[in-house]
Amino acid sequence: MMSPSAAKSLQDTKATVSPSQTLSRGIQALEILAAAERPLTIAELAAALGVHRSVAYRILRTLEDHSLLVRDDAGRVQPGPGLAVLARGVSRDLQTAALPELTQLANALNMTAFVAVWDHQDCVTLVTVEPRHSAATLAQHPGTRHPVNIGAPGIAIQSTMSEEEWAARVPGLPYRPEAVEARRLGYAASHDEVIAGLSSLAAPIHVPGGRPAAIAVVYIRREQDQAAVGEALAASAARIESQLA
Amino acid sequence: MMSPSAAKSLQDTKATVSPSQTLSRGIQALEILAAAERPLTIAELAAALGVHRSVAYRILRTLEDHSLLVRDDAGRVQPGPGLAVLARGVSRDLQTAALPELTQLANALNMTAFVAVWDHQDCVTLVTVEPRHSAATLAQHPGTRHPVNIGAPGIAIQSTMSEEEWAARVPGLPYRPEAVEARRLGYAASHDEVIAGLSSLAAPIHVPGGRPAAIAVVYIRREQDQAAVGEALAASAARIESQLA
DNA sequence: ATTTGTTGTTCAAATATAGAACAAGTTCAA
DNA sequence: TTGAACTTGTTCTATATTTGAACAACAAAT
Repeated sequence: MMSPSAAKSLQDTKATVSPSQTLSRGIQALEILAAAERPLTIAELAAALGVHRSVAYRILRTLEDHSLLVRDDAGRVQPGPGLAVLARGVSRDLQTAALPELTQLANALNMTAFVAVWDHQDCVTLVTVEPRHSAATLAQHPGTRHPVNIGAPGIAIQSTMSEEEWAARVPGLPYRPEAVEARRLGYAASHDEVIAGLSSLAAPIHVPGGRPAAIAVVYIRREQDQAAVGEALAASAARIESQLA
Repeated sequence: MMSPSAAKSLQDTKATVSPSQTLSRGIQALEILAAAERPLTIAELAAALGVHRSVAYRILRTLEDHSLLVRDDAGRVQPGPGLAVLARGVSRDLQTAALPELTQLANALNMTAFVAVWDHQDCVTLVTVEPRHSAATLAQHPGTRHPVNIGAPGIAIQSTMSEEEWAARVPGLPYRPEAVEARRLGYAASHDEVIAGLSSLAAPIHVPGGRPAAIAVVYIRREQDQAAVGEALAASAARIESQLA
């Protein structure tokens, strides 16, 4: 099969070990498709996966059976609606508790409001609400992921952990002094970090039994009363937490 | 392990044949988790899957590696943020083209606006926009799925197909006469079908090379000018289609 | 017409997986 | 405390699943 040493070096190379190969490849296929900007042919996907075409073909068929993947008229594959169904279950309690708060914040402040959750080294946007008259270019789409140590939501999440806890749970990313300030204030602020020209404010949400999250707003940089908005976010976060308990 | 006849009868029992067993089981695990109202223990999930615990354990580890699943402090499993990332790629072009139209419709009409796509025998809601002052109870959440022959979006999708095509592609569900009317008008209407007390209007979106979709609004039943709203939906659908081409 | 690119199917060899058996940690109740 | 009944997590070998080559068929370029 493969010598132990060769297997080990391969393990070192790959980001994650793959306990079950077929499942891991299937998920990889979905990740590749989600990242791709256009539908892919089976051959392209097989190449991206690094597997034989017949293997990719079998995997795709299985994914297609579950609607996680659909094929267009030309036979090319792209992510399917089954993924939306699965995603519906992600932190459902948090989503439902946060939605009213998000709509209220978005319309009261005329800013895009969203909830992001901590995921390993990243921060993933879960649900967003656009203000009434939005250019829609600010849109922080659900499913967006970026490093957890940048942006106000990331700092807010960081502020829920001590420096030691952070070092242990998020190895590799430095502890930011802004997190200390955020813990004191109850909210975090950032400018031009994730997207140039945009500022964000966020308050942490402590999820009982789960990973911390954050409720945030994003807006075009301008001088204004950060404290008032930050406190509104913290109040929303508190209301959400009370619903989760 | 299993006699051929027993294997065959099992296959007959299961809804879909499973070309690759491990992958299929992994997806089934995600489906079970998404449908579950609460976090599940590994033993519960193994029972639901009908597999040995050690098998479930290995599958879960793989899913966890990809953030498709997270575990709470008690070790119970629930859907993870990676699913949101994957779902981001579902009909991305349609989502981005539809979002501005949805926000405009929602606020102009003060109704919840959403886009749904056709998936086999079902209709899956992809993206929704709530009006400004919404009770949020009307919320047609993304990821909701219901049979494709009920509700205005379903009828609108049905109206894009001839009766023969419908019979061939959606076996088992009857062809509704309302679809003919919808094709003539350019939009479909329904009352008390999916949810009692709620009405919906929808216009079909023809996706080039892909499966048809629909843009729709949902509102509490009342007398009003259906035609005006329906034509607004049809106009939105036309603008979305022009962007997709 | 030929080349190059697809998709889809079959098959034997070889691998990854299944499930039992085990160790060890909980949370109960007695 | 002790025990019972739950858990989770690990290791192991027979075996069933998967692998990847080879093939057939088709479409679109050259």
